[in-house]
Amino acid sequence: MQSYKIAKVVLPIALDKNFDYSIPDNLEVKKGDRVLVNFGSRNKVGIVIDLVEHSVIKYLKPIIEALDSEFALTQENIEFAHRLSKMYPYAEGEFLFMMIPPALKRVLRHSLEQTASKIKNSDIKEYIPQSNNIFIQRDSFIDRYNIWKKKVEENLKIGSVLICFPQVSYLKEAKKIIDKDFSKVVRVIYSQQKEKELLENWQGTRKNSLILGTRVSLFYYPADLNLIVVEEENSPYYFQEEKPFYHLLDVVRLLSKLKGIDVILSGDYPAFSTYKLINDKQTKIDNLAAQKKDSHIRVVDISRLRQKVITPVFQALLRKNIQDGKKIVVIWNKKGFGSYLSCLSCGQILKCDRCSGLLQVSLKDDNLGVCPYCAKGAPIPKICAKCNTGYIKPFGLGIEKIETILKRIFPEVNIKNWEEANVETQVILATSKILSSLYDKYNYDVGFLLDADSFFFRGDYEATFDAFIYIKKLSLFFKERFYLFTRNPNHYLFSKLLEDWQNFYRHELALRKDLYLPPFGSIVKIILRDKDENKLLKKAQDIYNRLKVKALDAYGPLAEVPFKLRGNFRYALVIKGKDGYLLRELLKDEIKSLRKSRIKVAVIIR
DNA sequence: AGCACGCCGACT
DNA sequence: GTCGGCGTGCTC
Repeated sequence: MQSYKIAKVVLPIALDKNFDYSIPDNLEVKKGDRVLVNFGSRNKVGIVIDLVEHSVIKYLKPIIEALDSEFALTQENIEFAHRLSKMYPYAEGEFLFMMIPPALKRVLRHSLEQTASKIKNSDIKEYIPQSNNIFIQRDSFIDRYNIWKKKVEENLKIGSVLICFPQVSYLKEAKKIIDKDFSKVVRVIYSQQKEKELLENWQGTRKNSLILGTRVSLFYYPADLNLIVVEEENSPYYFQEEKPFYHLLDVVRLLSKLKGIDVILSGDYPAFSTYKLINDKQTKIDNLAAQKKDSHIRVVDISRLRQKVITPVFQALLRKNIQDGKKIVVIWNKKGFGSYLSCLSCGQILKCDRCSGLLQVSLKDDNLGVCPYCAKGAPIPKICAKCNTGYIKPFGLGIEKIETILKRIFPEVNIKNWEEANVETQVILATSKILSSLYDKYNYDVGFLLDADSFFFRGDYEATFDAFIYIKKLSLFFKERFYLFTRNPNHYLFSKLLEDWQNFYRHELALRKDLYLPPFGSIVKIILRDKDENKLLKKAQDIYNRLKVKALDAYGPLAEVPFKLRGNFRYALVIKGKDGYLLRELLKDEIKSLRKSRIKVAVIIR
């Protein structure tokens, strides 16, 4: 009956290669099946990606066991993984193993109920190779959700729907709302779930399901997936820097083309790559309700003032709004980054023992120092351990210090930081963390952004775009006024913030086209990290030289910020290219050779 | 990715 | 003398 005697098997290892195994007569093996094989000195679970009659390898090991075929992947999964491996420098096998729950990377026999809906290749519809992409632009989640809810309902009648969220906390908040509207069980998929829980949810979403998930959920898509919704599609959380690195939007576009299914992108302002597609008429836009300008934004020039942050103009505006009984939020984005703990006598500054971060006083506990990069806490010693005489005191302008200063200027006013604020609080002090609170929007009258220039110090080409999105998101919190304090009032960001939002995007688009910056050209940043600083620098220089030999437009090695993170030193290399595809091809070789060395790598592709 | 093999430096 | 770091090569 079975004419194929040899199976091509991929294994969960970083190898761009598959291995041939013979199929014993008593085993039935299909494409996409999990099989147990011996590889090197140990047994591993592999996935069959093809069945053939002959092999160039002389002595083949036999497949030991065919594992539960209800967990089989489809031909389409195999094709998807294949295309992903063309797009990113990772092997087909690595992507295939991202499509099954981690529990299934090990042998897992008969321990599960047989309830998983069995999917056969024949279940996959013949799709018309066409998909509609639309960007739905509204200010709040609720407004957007009310628009695409109907589409979700319609598509659930014919198959599954996946809704992607940037973070688990956001997903959970949204689930409360979605649960009420749908009689169907809503399943969630994200990587921080317990192995067993993820496996159950994966099993429960093989057919006819409504799935809410983070970026990983896309790889676990069911065969009958009919619609993908990406909520808050401009979120930086959709990019994964650690291997295998990918951008969710790229993977969504690939899958929607492969399956011929529709995509709804949902957000307040589009990601830049999405705007390019809108501009090229490849993605539609629904922005009927979003044509308003943010006429409540006020740009305040503080370039000529001697005071750095607590300027007289800020004090005057704050006083007036307090007197008018307004609900106010003051945003100082340098959570901790502006302050440090130092010895009064010898001047020693407390640093994180694993990062180049300076310890900050914890918002929750005055006796605790916290690293701004790795969040590791350590008790603050009362007496300096170095000189044994001086006292350790906080210096600089953290959000805590601003709170102290404002309380001194306005002793009669209820001023609290974001974490401790309640209904009676009139002036709330916050960092950019407030952006992750979903429901508190629109409850404040007036906002003050004390440093609207913090993005400019980054100096990369995306800094202005990120600043634009950041300020626009913040501006949604305030009904009446949003004051931005800047020392660069003539920067085009500030004039464009007051105009129709598309003016800013068009301006950026023209700028990037001239300079061959993404999405017109491509930029790749490779961040290398290792515990041995000298070895790392040497390695980074080696790679730089190799890139130069390949005639690539490379820069570096540059010290990455923070230079030291969780015990590792970090150097970055930046490569520019007009042809993104070619750049990725060349990068593939480099990433592969980097794997051999023990140096860890993160890659950012734009 | 693991793991074995093999080469060179520095230590009880 | 040996232990061990790490560069290289292989796994059907």
